[in-house]
Amino acid sequence: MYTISEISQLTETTAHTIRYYEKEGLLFPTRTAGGVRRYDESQLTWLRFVLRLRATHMPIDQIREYVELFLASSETHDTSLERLRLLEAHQQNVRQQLAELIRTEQMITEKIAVYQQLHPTVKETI
Amino acid sequence: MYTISEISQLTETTAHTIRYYEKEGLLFPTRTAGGVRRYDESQLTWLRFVLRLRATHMPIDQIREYVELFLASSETHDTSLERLRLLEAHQQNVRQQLAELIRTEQMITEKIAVYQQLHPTVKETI
DNA sequence: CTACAAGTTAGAGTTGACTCTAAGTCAAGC
DNA sequence: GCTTGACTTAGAGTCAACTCTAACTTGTAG
Repeated sequence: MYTISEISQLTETTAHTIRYYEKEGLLFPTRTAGGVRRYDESQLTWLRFVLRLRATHMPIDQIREYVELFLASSETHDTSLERLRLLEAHQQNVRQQLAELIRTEQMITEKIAVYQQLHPTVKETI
Repeated sequence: MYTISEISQLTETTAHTIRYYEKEGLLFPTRTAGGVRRYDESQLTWLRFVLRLRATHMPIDQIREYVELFLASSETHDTSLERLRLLEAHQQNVRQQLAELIRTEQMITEKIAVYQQLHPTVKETI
């Protein structure tokens, strides 16, 4: 069981942000008798996944929706298909970002080549 | 020579945003006698480049810096090396985003595979 | 016990990038 | 000349995602 500062270091995220994610309904650590947050391995793994989704620009609202579906799932009402749909939607999104990045990387590389012809040999200056 | 609504359509960007970019020092169209903006091919090409940089999360401040270096360049003071450095920095950035997207794409694909095992055949329902 | 570092809260503030509004001015067809 | 739709401006408003503050409480090492 980790404290917030431990999780904060392990994920390179501020404690402020981690509390904010909890307020937004993305995390739900247990608490000590005194009310101090404690995180287990599964919450750490989940936070790491959330950070991945955020790094690829999935909005917090959509992540919350995924969480809510997960929590709402039961024997009488299975939400895994809806969660699958959310993941597929984000996957599409990620692929579009990839396409845009690849095109832009090429464009920048071309422009850099033009500049480098102007400065043929910027060699190591000691 | 294009009007603002024409380049707005050509680039799928609102006229609001195009004026905002001008206010931020990224664009400088000519004006008619009456003060109406007119854009030539070079400004259109440049706007398209700017939109690429934005789509890959280059901050407006940095794009402005690039513009300012370009405008400041003269025979006595060549700024092309500094511009090259800015481009290289963003290229690094784009490559990091690419790496993150690729990793995340894989993660999502794996998770999707798990969900699809739960729903082996969601076949066409009519 | 006590000191004090680390944790807690509600809520305010910040940042970057738009996005919109209102009150006008310009331009093109009739 | 007149109408009407597109254009102009300064500046206010919005939004997502943090980021910080202040006043207070908890946990732990000595």
